[in-house]
Amino acid sequence: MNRPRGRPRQYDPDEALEAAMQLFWTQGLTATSLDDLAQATGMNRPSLYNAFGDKEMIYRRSMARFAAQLETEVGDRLTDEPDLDQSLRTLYRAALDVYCGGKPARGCFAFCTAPVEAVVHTEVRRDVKRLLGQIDGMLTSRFRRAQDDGQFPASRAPEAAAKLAQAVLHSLALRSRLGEAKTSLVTFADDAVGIICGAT
Amino acid sequence: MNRPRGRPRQYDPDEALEAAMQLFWTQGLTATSLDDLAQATGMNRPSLYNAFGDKEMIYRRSMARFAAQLETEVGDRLTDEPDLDQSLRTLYRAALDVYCGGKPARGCFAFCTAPVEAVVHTEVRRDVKRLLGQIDGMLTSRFRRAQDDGQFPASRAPEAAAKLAQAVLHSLALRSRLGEAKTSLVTFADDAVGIICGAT
DNA sequence: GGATTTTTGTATCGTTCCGCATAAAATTTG
DNA sequence: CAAATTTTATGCGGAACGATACAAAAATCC
Repeated sequence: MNRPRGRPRQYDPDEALEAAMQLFWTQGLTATSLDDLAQATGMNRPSLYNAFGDKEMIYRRSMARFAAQLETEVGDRLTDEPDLDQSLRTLYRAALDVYCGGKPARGCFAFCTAPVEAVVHTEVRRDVKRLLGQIDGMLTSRFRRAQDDGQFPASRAPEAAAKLAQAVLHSLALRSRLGEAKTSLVTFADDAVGIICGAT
Repeated sequence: MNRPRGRPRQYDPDEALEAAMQLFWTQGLTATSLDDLAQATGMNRPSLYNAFGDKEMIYRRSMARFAAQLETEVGDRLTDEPDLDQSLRTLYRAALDVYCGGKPARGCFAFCTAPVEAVVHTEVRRDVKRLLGQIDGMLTSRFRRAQDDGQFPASRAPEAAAKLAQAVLHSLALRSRLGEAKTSLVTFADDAVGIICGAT
């Protein structure tokens, strides 16, 4: 048969992890209890343990889910759009859609809530660090490609521009979590692109 | 007499708040217990309540202490140094001294640990937002002054440059808390200043 | 239908948490 | 020395916490 051996699950692991992620995203690791998670996912605590491990593992899986989405989002915007400026602008807009998507806006899971845990929990730190490295790499490649296309001065270091471009992402994450209006953040992002890519 | 009426305090409020701040800075609000605070400050819980209020108030006072130091640090660097580039560079170096000052480095109290609480605790959000606004203002004035001195092109918006300059601060805070080497962060900051202030 | 396997539901264990209540200690005032 | 005042010290009480133990339930396999 196709179905596995024992009693069938009553939950969808993907939906459950999504619900857990939403909760961690809003409250952070320590402020979210297993009861909260059980209620949000519709599972009971033993099922949570069986499915995802202990609380910290649920948190790490939640962040991995978030990071994967953010990473593909960033990557797609950078590769699909041929114009450098435009690719960065749509990238920031896409990020802001995520960051400002809730009521209230919760900013970035990885940049706003995970850093607190990063000092004590070494694995969380590694996870966030890996994400930053990935984004650095993707942005660097994008600036290199723009240099080849003559859209970005060859005199500038692509690595430096990439880090500055990610700094804007960090700032958008923070400011959106603090409740700044999305419209004001969009203009900030557009202005930043102008400066980074070499306006007069 | 000079001394107040009853039994004299056995703790120094300033030292106690400093110890509490160090703890919150490392662990965040929720992961820090009143027992932790009592042990770190040398006070017992009733004295903590009497002196600073409940846990959230201790946290807010701790962050106010941190924010005041950061704010004067930023302000001093911007006003003392006449050259725009140099003022930003020393500003970032001073921030990195704070962010990387512990073992392990803990980044920024306000930018790395407070944002988690900002969604649920409205007062914390207001506190962080006020700090960001202050820094925005100081940086904007600095760019305006640089325009008057002919060090910054009049064609560029000082507000946009200020937000981008603060974005670098946010990124330095995050990356230092994740354990990135201080030397690499210094070069990132220097490169960013070059781009923001208009290198070729 | 019985054995096996996996999930579910309930209940509980020991710990930790925050906040406060109460009494002892230390100082000034009269 | 006695009264008044403020801080310290101990401890408690109810709630919430993370994690697990255990039996009932629901499916497949033989």
